[in-house]
Amino acid sequence: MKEFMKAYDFKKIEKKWRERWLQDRLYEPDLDNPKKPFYNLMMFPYPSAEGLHIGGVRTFTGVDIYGRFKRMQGHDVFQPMGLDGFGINSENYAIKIGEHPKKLALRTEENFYRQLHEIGNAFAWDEKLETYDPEYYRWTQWLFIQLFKAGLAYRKKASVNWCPKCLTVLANEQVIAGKCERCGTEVIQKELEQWFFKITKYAGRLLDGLDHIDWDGRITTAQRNWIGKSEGALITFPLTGIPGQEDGKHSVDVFTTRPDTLFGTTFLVISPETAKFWLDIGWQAPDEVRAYITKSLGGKEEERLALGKEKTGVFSGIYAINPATDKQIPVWVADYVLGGYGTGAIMAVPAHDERDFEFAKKFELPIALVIEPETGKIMPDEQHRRSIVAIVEDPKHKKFLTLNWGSKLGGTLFIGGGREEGEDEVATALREIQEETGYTQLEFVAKSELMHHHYFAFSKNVARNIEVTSLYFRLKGDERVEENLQHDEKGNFTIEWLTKDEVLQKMEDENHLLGFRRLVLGEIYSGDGILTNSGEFDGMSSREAKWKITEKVKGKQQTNYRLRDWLISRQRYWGPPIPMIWCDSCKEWISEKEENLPVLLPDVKEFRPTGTDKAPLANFPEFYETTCPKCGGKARRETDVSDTFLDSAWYYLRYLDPSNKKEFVSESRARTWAPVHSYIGGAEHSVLHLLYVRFVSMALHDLGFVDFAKESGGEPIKQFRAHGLITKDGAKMSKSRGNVINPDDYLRVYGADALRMYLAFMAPLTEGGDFQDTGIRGMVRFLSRVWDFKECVIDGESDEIAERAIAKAIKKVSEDMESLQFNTAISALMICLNTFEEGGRIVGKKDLKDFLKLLAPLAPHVADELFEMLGEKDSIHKSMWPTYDEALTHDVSVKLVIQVNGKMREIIEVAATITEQEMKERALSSEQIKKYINGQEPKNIIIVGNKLVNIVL
RNA sequence: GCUGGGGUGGCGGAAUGGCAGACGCUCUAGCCUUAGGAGCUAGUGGGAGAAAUCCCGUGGGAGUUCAAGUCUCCCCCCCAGCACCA
Repeated sequence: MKEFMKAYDFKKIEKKWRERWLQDRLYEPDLDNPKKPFYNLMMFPYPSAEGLHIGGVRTFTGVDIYGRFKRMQGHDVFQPMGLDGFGINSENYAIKIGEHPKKLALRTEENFYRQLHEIGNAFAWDEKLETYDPEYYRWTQWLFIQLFKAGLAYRKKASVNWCPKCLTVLANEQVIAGKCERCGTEVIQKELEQWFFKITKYAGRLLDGLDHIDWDGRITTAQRNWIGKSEGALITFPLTGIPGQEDGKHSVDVFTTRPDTLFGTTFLVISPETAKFWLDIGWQAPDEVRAYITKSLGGKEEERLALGKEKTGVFSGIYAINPATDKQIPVWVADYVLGGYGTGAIMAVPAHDERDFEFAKKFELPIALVIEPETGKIMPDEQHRRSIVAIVEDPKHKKFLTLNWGSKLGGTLFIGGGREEGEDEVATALREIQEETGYTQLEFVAKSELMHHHYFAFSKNVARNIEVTSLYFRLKGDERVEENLQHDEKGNFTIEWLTKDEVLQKMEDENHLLGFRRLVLGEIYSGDGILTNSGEFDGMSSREAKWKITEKVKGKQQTNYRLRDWLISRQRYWGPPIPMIWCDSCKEWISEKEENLPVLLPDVKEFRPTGTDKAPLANFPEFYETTCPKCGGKARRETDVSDTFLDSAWYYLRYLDPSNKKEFVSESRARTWAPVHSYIGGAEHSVLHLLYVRFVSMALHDLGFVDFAKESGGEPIKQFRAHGLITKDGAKMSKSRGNVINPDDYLRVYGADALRMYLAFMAPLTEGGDFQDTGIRGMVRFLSRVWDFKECVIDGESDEIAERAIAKAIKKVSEDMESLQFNTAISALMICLNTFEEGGRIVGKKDLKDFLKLLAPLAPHVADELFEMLGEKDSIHKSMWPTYDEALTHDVSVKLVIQVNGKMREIIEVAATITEQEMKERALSSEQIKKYINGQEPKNIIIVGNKLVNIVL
């Protein structure tokens, strides 16, 4: 990288101030007695060997800018930093370079802390922590034990995700589209006994809590999706035809969100997992059924769930009784039904569920229609009335008539049809309308342009003076619809002209014609509607029928969640050993005594994963051989370690008191500082870390270990914002692309202040941006101009223009800092400096100092240096954020925009105090405007504030 | 497919319904300089014109409004999350 102009020696200055800040302990708040605590948290990085990523630098400095702003507003800002050093990422790299993870960690730690120091952030270094420090993970283990004692940690054998490359099990949250979140390898299913956290117990609270916290919408949406709440019913189907079993002795429960379609249930489907369970308890299934079960359970999850895969299944030989119809229906086994959700069995309603329909078609199972779509309904609000208002279906002929009308102008007019050759008919209709109405601007839109709809359309651009308020006509001349439609003696289309009310009436009348063309076409209707073929429930709406039918068949209302329990154990080395002990005599799992924590991770040579379902520690008897904490007999330690996401699920609490040997957190500090006021990090953690951290906090809250955020049930973080992604030349940075930015290079050449400014200027923090070398030079220029400007100030007062410029800047920067819009804050500073530098401006020292204060969060080193050069003794970061006089933010003279018919025609400079009357006069007397008015009498003159006059002719 | 978030110059991005493109980068011309990879000045959405000035422009189509990047409806495209969850 080339050297670049610089007005000052940033290397010297930046070093000087960083040292002084540390020496003065400027960024260490009083954790016990803060006046206005503000916990400014950023996601701690995992220390990769490559060092800090430029995206990390941007986020950290962005958070720092916000924190420095808050500090100058009088808050006691706590901004700690640490390293999330445990985990597979670090371990894999250690394996790759053949170095022990612990040794590697110490090396990368040093490099990371150096870089974090050099970006000039106001970190509270006294409270730094590393998750691999035994003093830290002792409490991670302690946390595990508390959850175990509370029944929130348990062991079970289950089909779990296994990454064949990372050689460990994974939590559901770590499987992205069937692939390992870390390495992208396809995940397979293994039947293993593992440790789980009962996060599902908190599903409802995790969902409801989202309404009480101020979090980025992307995250709350992702979490809502992930938790996946469904409200439905549990319905019991008695079974018949089981060999050797009395009819009705056994039954199967299904979960459905559509009990209103129960009358349409023509078969049941159970998952292979459920079928396997039945086999295990003695079901004598036919051979082909056994074969199918074995086959589908052996396959990869990915293959089984592949979209578009043809459905497979087999008839079980068993029947069930539909409790609504009392009819006997077959029970099938098919792998499109998931074992892990609901009851592992479904009621199939082929007429109203796409998957069931597909299955029924393939195996020729009966289909019963029980829901009629509610069509022809007029949408209530005025805006909707102006576009499409109805799609009316013709039951017998699979036709749509789509109606549309709008305002007095008529809007868009649609005409129904259902086949390509109908275009001729439309053309005829078009011609007729043109003849009848004289509208020549009717536009024909071909069917192919209306991808998803089986209708043709015109848009009508009619003249404004037409009085017709609505149009209605029908397509004629198609023998398939002939019988329902009138036509004239020539057999052509008849066009009926109706008022809006008449159209409404007609549509009401036609509702009885609505039907089910979709079934025949291979489409099904899965929405809500009106019940039919459902006995006493006919004519009822779906919504109403749902619970009435559930009640009738003695079903039970139930809420299901898609969220699964958090699989916490990992068959790896570089993590906290799970502090559990299996005692052969007691025949149970017992937690390690708390006074024996931490269970130290031994320094073993062979730390690589074994590739079996046993962790590396299982090869070290000196580790796992122990005594039972209960009976004192011989016992065996758990050799798995816990998921790295457990380490990060509570670190914000440990920061408050990282050297506490008695408690995992000081309770009083937690009450003072939590919930975290502001948290900023990556959106990629939306259903990983950010869900776990909430769960753990809620559990700690319920167990009485922390005592904050009672009103939200223990939500740990008030505000969360996700930062954007930085690209280089439009592409994601990656080693393989060779477009990775190393922050060190830029720190060396341009300095921390310029780099910080540039990263902040790129885009709002919550959005991404593209890193450009040239962009950073703009920041160097700007800072150099600020540097040089110190020579230009006087001891006295600024002139009025300069005074107004700084007042405006203070206002704008204050607002933008709060909303993390650092890009526009910097822009406001540039505008202010541009004004200061104008020829003839007089700028007082005081105003330059205020300017430096605005700059201080962004470029903390040079701001402090200049502040000192202007005679200040104390650091600028201890000073109070400047205030401004609102009156000064308004200009004395303003630019008045004069429009004619909404088009800008002239701008004149007027006094800000101008009255409406004067504005009108000035506008009408302008020579330029007179040209446009051309002697006409204005119909209307619109005046907006003191900035705009619009003359309407 | 579902749920969010987007689509504005050559680029990053600005715009409480009221001058679209702030601020910066890039580029062009000129100045300064032994030199320029520094700095300074001016210009930089497209089209027409010698110029004043005019026309067109915020993914596409309609609508509301005196006035739409902004509000409403339909469509297209991109990004993220979920995805056979009954």
